Amino acid sequence: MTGMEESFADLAFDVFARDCPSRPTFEHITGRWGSIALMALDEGPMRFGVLRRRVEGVSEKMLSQTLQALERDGFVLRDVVTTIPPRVEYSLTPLGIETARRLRGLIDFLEGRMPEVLKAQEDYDSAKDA
Amino acid sequence: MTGMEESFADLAFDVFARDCPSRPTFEHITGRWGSIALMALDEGPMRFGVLRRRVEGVSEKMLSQTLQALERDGFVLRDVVTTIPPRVEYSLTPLGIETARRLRGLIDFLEGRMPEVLKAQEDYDSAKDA
DNA sequence: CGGGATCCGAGACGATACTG
DNA sequence: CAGTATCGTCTCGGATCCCG
Repeated sequence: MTGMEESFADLAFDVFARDCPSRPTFEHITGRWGSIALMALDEGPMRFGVLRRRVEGVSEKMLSQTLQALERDGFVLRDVVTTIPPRVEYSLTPLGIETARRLRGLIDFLEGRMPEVLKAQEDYDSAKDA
Repeated sequence: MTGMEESFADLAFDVFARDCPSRPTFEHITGRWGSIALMALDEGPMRFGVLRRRVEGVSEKMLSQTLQALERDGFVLRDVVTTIPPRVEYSLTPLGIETARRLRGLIDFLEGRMPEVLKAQEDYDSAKDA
């Protein structure tokens, strides 16, 4: 069954592999701005400017880049109305919605454990000073 | 109840806030090497060299940095045996184990959807060429 | 208003050499 | 073996200007 094993290995993505194609996509949704953009759009469709104000601290350039990556991966829809001034509405695809939900689960879990994390950091730092 | 609301806001971490203290930690566990290191250590305790070979493509420096960050945050334990040559075993804390499990859920989900993502990327790229 | 183009600094990252 | 130190490269990300 060597043939089957090989074809299965082709279909199953190996996170540990240097060139696993899921790595870039994973970085898009967990990255500095990608994750927050997904969280924001999970609240509902939003125009660029509103999204920009919702995601504190992001520059126009980075938000634009982030949204393009998420759109290319199929997580985000971009709806353009070519008026003057232009309107561009962003929303989540079904895939984007489910991804955002799972991401929120991870984030909520982490935030619930943050007191524990902050305590660990204190211990680590004070142990290092000594 | 203004006082209560404010103190609650202090305890509840706001992902959208520029200075949310959970952001750095989130990046440690979802980052390029952090996520893979957690996946690897979820398979069991491991020595530095073994871990390095398991996480394909990581340099000694980056693995060392990554593990230090994860240890400081309380996800990873570092057990040193000062012999010659030295032995250093890394393992997950209970917090690290639960985090790794949830991370694996997200990654498995994403990998299951990768065909969909790859398709979206093709469509996006071919639409752009035209 | 929603970006694209450009420039620049800061930090990530890898390769190599060295130490306990 | 398990790092640390140093260096050079390269990408990320912000600031600014511009255009439809």
